[in-house]
Amino acid sequence: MPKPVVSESARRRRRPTKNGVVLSEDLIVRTALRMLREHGSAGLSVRRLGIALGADPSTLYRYFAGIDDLTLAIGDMLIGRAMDGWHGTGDWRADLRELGLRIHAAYLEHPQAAVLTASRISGKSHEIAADEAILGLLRGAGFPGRDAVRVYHAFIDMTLAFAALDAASLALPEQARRADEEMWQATYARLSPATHPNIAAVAPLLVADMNDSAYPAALDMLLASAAPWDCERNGSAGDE
Amino acid sequence: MPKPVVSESARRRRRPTKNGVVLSEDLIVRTALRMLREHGSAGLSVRRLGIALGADPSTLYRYFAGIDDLTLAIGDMLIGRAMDGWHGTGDWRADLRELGLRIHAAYLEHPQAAVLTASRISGKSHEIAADEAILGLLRGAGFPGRDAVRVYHAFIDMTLAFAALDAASLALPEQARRADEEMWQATYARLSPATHPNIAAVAPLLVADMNDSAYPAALDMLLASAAPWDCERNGSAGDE
DNA sequence: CGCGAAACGTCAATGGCGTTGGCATAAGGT
DNA sequence: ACCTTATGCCAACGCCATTGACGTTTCGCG
Repeated sequence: MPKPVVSESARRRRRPTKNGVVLSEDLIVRTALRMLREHGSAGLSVRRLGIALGADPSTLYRYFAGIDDLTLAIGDMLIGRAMDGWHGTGDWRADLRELGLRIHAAYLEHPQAAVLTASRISGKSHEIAADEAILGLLRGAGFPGRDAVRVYHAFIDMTLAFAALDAASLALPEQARRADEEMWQATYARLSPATHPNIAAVAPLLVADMNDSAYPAALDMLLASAAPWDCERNGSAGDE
Repeated sequence: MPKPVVSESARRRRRPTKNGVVLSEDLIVRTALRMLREHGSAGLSVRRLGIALGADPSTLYRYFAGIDDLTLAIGDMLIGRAMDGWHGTGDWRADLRELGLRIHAAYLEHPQAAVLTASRISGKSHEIAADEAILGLLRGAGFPGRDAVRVYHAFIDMTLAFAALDAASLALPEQARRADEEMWQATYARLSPATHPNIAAVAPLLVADMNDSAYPAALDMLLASAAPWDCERNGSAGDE
């Protein structure tokens, strides 16, 4: 292994690149985020990132073991931003709702990055902090451990799953995104009532609704059915 | 445009390749699915697909405008398989549950393909058939149009979102997948009760639960809070 | 203050990728 | 049997991630 990756904290010597830029993990991740926003989710490459930083592409392998490592670091930064400045109010349901919307929003702010990271588990500090906060809310509300874990699992996976799904359509190239948005108008709204009576019956509503995220509605439905008492209501059907 | 793509139905001349293989859209898509399963989601490339088919890579551009086109065709096949042979029973809640689990399962049967396609809207026939069926169940249950659309939207997006999320972890290279699964044991289960009291309190439950899909539980919670009467219960919080 | 080790940026190269334009040929309608 | 043209093949272009060797700068230590 000719290029061992040195952890950020152990890094001591900072040698500027040819162009005078002093590198750091944080600078690299922030630059990657900017490139993703500007050039789309396929626009991030080691070569381009190197150029944007004024450094040789191979230099980045001194900081990250590969592009996958870099991806995880980007994801951790997104979760960190979601949790930044959050405080509970004491109303667990409202707090969970707020937390979910924050995470969802933080990912959608960088859709191209979210696409790459939302379905990864990083195990880094910000992710852990979020999990601790969610479990704290549920256990504080009186959910027994088993049910707290069940609701936590459904909550966090649903939030990340919607973040990934919604980010994916936002991250499409402009042309493809428009095509997708107009699909409801162009295809679904034109189906005959004879062959597709149900779609035809609600076509205008579909056109109006389908281009917004369903996450808030789904989140509310999930929270509405969660209660620290009588959890057995859903308990019998908790696995495949 | 030197290579116009001819639609499958208009295709008339079938000239075998050097190796004697007769190509077709269907054969290409099925071969692509097999390659995805065998070589992982990064293992599908035009070149390899060409080799697997015994044809020159560039030949595929006679059938699909690009790799994106091929991706959409793969997705359509997956939805088709999910709906294949489905019949309603008359119990709308049970039927929706069954339908959701079927779609989820169909995608997870080809995780590497699901990763590429689950967040795309194809607007092709199988997708439309699924949407018609879901809306039919809800309207048949007595949901007024507005609420039918709201529940439909939450249901289908949640199902596809979970399919994409769960497929993503199944599609990771074996080594990375193991690392993710052991993350709960290796990282979360070792956190100190002093700094992370809530995670520590339920750590064994987390280790046991987090490697299964939360989709069935989340689906049940969503269905539990949906009812054709008194939909205003959740209605006030239906958008951001 | 200066020396030596090694951290870190750079260079060059490898093998893969999607995609394209030109070309040869065999298939099908006539 | 012929002619058109659909269709497969070839060669090439410009990307990509990653690696190994190399040179230079930096820092801890004496």
